[in-house]
Amino acid sequence: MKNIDSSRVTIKDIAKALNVSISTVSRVLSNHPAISEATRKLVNDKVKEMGFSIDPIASSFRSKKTKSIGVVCPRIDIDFHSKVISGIEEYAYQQGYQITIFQSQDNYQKEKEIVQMIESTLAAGLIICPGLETRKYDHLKKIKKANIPLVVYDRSTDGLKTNKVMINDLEASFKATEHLIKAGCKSIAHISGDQEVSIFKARLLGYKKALEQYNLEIREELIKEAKHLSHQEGLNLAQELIQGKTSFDGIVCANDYTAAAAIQTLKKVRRIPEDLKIIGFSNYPISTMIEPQLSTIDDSAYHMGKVAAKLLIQQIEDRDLDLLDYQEVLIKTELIVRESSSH
Amino acid sequence: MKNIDSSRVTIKDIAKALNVSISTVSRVLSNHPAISEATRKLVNDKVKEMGFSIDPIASSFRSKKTKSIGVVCPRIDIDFHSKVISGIEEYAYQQGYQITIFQSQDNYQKEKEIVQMIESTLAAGLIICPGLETRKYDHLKKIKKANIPLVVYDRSTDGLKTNKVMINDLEASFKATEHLIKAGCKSIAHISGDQEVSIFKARLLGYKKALEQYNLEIREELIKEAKHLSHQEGLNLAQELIQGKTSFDGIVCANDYTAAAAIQTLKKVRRIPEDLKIIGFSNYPISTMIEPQLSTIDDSAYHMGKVAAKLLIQQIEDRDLDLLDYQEVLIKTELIVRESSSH
DNA sequence: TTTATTTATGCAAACATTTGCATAAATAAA
DNA sequence: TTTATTTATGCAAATGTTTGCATAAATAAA
Repeated sequence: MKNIDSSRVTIKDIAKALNVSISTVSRVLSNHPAISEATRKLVNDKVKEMGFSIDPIASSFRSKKTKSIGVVCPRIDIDFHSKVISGIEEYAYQQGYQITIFQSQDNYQKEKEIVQMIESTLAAGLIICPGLETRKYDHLKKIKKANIPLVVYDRSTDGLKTNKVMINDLEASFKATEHLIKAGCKSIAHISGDQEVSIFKARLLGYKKALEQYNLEIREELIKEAKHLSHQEGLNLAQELIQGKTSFDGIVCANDYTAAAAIQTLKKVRRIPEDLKIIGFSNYPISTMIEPQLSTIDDSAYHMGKVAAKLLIQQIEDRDLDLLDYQEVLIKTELIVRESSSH
Repeated sequence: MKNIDSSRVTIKDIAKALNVSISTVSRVLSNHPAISEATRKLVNDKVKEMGFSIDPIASSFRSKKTKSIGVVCPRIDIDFHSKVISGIEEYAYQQGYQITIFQSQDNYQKEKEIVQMIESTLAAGLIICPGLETRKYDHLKKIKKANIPLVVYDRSTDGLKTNKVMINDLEASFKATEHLIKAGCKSIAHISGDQEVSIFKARLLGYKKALEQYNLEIREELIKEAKHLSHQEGLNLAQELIQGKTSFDGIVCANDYTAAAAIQTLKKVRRIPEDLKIIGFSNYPISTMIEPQLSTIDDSAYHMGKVAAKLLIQQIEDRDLDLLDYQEVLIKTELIVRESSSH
């Protein structure tokens, strides 16, 4: 069966039916000011009557503008990213934009390939969380050079001057640590993330800064790195902490999986929160499903997505805004106190 | 600053530089057979040299074809959907398609709006998981009428004849229940999902079928409905079960959150798995993080996404395939036995 | 050789919309 | 009234690619 494609109603059909020019119709549709109320109504009514809708492709073709935002992240099925994307979609849709999603799989080559493709595609803009392998930003610089609005989220990109939306990881981690201190902890351990990654470095820094500020000693043997922050790593490292000779009465974890693991392991030998307080990071679903329920930092991923989209669309629509070179937004996180750290 | 738009290299530039016709260049680019090896090479080299890439918008405009697949789901940040989407993206990207994502928020009006928009957008195809509120499928029928390939995933759509990819929920639930029976359970409870939703109905049915087949009595008082399958509902219903007078030695749960809740609640009064065996559904991350670790059914969400994309692209590219009206694919699930049901 | 067939290339139209420029109509100023 | 200004509309070009049809060149058949 051939696609007979019940021939779409075009702007031309409207014009003919109304005996006005094509340009007039086009102008009504794009809210051009130099149109009388009378014809505006006339056209709009006809548009409805004939069930016309503008052909976005033809429009983009002529105007060289798209309503499509490219979004690149390492993986969609990571809790954090899916929330960010959800936020992006919500805001973008509301503003009349669509989002086209790509996964880099943390693969630098693929990321470059995707970005280049997006560039050649007339995307209205690009929102990206660079992959773990990404150390050079030439691909993103090219995007900027091509005058495509760009927003980077979550991962810091040293040396690349562009719009960024990030969690204030340092401050959040500081807050978490401070919370344990104020709850009475004197010797606090830290299960950190991959120290090659800026946000996990920042979390470690925030932890240290809090200890310093409250005159607690920083003990390297209480700092354990979990490259992937997996539950299993958490189990192992918690075990290491138990077997170490330095005692501790609190643990700040760089995510909730490791924190959950720490709770599981340690509640067999210590009372939580009476003798040991634990706090996680990210507010994953699991944090309310374990016992005791896990205190954590809400990473506002959804909100972050909204802000990223807002920042980008602002750029897209207000091109003259590039009087300012770029802006960096730090998203506030929220300390959520549950049982695992109460006193 | 005006967007000076460093004027893209076009097919025309290539043609001029090589003194061949535009059509020749176009044909090389689309692998038309009637092109000599010599010119093919000539053109391809020049294309590389000048850094040309085809303008997808112009191409779509002329050919009335897009490489963009619309994907509609209730929410992106639900574990299941983010996995499905991840699978879709992976397969689609590999095949040269992009995916454009929308969230219906389980809102019927919004879903219709989105679908209509996708229709007017020349999308190559549409993959959708209809929202909970969706009972009528006129919007999807319109898509079919417009000859846009369509695949529905996860939710059954009674009365709509179209390509579907679904988990064999009935069989999966049967398998889960059978597993408990074979592990020695004689009286099995069920925490079910919203009985307005086909997949949860199927899970209940599978449970009942297994009981019947093994000559166990179906006791309505052991069947509890958790509308949203939340952790909290799970806690409540587990409590109800305890307080009920009918004893039980197994629970089949319609998801892992309620199963986790059941474990939490019941392990205080019973030994799991010795006296009570529990199995969940979906294989969420949490299932390996609780104690005892939760047996469950892996829902193959990622795989489902891949299959959905494959089915769709097959349709897109092989239009004559619509000799067959539509196909329904049932995805096999996997029983994962962990501690909570071992014997 | 001449004719028929195949192979490779070019011409030009078509696609639906946007937009700069021109012009007609209406209003205001002189 | 005439002239200047503003407001509303129309004309036609331009956008980058694809594709049906025509044609030229090359090869095969007669």
